[in-house]
Amino acid sequence: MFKYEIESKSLTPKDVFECGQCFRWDENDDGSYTGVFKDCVLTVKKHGDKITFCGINKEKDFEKFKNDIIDYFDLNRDYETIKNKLSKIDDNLKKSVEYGSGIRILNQELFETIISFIISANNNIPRIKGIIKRISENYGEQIEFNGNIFYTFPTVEELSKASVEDLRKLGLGFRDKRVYDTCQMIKNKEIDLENLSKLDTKDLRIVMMKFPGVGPKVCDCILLFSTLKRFDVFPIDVWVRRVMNELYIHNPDENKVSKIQIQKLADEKYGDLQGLAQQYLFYWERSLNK
DNA sequence: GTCCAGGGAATCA
DNA sequence: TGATTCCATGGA
Repeated sequence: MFKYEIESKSLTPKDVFECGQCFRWDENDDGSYTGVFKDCVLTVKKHGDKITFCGINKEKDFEKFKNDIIDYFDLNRDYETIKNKLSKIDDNLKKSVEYGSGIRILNQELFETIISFIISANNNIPRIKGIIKRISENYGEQIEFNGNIFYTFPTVEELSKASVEDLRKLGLGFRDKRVYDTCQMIKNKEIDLENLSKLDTKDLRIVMMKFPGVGPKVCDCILLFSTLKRFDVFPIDVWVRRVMNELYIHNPDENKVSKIQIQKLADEKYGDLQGLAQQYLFYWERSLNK
């Protein structure tokens, strides 16, 4: 087992793993979190300003393990400066940043993020987590950690072996065909995921939405939460619409607030940091409704 | 039984 | 273009 320790004021496991960006991390009794990313199993624990990462990877290579953690948690980015900038925009955003002060936007594997957010459509987070867990158990590879078996998220080659019926049995519902077709498109290099990172955000959105099941909202989540790492997008779901209406628009019927109106507000107020603003607001609004 | 969930696609006006 | 409807599933 490897152990890697850092000091950080701007990383709180609970905020990182429960702000809605990821679906593969579960809380332990002591408040730490255990999950799988790439080929690593990891337990993340915070004590004071110290963060301890304990885990293992398939190659049992510590240098790779360490570098994967630095990359996944985006540890070279200065979140204190970002939070200060956002807090100056207005008091509402300042409150949400204070509430979610330990959030970091993860660099998640692109294929896993695409599939995960296609599954997220008209779904709830506990059920999304269950589906992704079953997909990994059936099509991923085993890794043993602390005497327990964990499963990596499958590669394109592994998951594209699943038929629509196979996926339906795992509980995907109407999203089964969308996941199947998307896997085939990626496997056949109809869209080559390797070539996407050089595109600007506008062109990237056009390409990403060619995948079945990827509309504007799912697309923006993929761009924000994956290694594509675009902060100039603003995923609008029911929670974000609700919080934007409560804070700025004040329409008595939030269902009548248009996405165009919300997007315009986000562009004006948050600019190039709108993706981060969205995540602090989403996490904050959900906490108020629990 | 009804409503809702990190929506998208098909259909209709 | 813009608004409605349908889509599986499980928990509240």
